[in-house]
Amino acid sequence: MPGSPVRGSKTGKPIMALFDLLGRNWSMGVLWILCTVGPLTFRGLQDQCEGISPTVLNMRLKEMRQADFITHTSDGYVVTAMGLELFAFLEPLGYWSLEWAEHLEKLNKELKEA
Amino acid sequence: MPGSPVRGSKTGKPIMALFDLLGRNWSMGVLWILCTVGPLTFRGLQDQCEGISPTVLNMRLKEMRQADFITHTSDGYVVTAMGLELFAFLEPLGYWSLEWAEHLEKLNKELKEA
DNA sequence: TTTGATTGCTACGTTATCAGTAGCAATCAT
DNA sequence: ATGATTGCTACTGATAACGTAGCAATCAAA
Repeated sequence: MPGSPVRGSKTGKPIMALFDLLGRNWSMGVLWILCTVGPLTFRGLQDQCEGISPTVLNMRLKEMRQADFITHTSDGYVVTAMGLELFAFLEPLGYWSLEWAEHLEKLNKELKEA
Repeated sequence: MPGSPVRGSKTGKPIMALFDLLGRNWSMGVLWILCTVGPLTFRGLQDQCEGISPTVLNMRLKEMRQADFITHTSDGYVVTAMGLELFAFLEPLGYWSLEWAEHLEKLNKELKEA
């Protein structure tokens, strides 16, 4: 959490706290799925995150609830207003990642030819 | 790398490959520091990332060089054009994380009072 | 020319995190 | 009562990260 020392950064700078939180396995994936697929139950999330262990999913959910990115309603797990704001920054990465993948492919092809 | 299965996602979707890469300890932190501070040597990066182990730093550097986000020049480690493009998406999070931190503080205060 | 400083790492033992499977208590609809 | 669903917890490996030590290469003075 921001303000207090986090894994990786003892300064407690919010941006590093955010990176620490998002920089954990499945953090951004869970947020992405909840935003693109919609409200999901615990098991629904498990299915979408192919291969995630319930232990880790539960940890990520707890952390992201503390961060007020998601919450638990009768519909299942849902993103909060804050979570949506965050997603707005990540969402453009969806398209950009395609360009990045193409760029890498081109790079690797050139490397083979050389 | 996109196209091939990654930790956490067997589909090989670029966005999940990207999240997998960024969702490792210090990935985004290193990119952030290189973009905000400037070119840095290995040891310079170590100092900025207080407490990072050289083992992990070296792994992240290797991964991000393969992803063509950073490269190694005579000035030290530098972000590439691709890395800068990625940073452009992350950069606004710097200010937003401050608002998020405030929001959380307010939430916790309310929780105490209740 | 050896001394010292800097740079880019690797090795290694310990600790933390994650994966993968099993299963349990609570709720709800048959 | 039975079965299905939901939200987990427990447990056992495997993987990743931490933290310290140190080494080979480069450069710059003494």
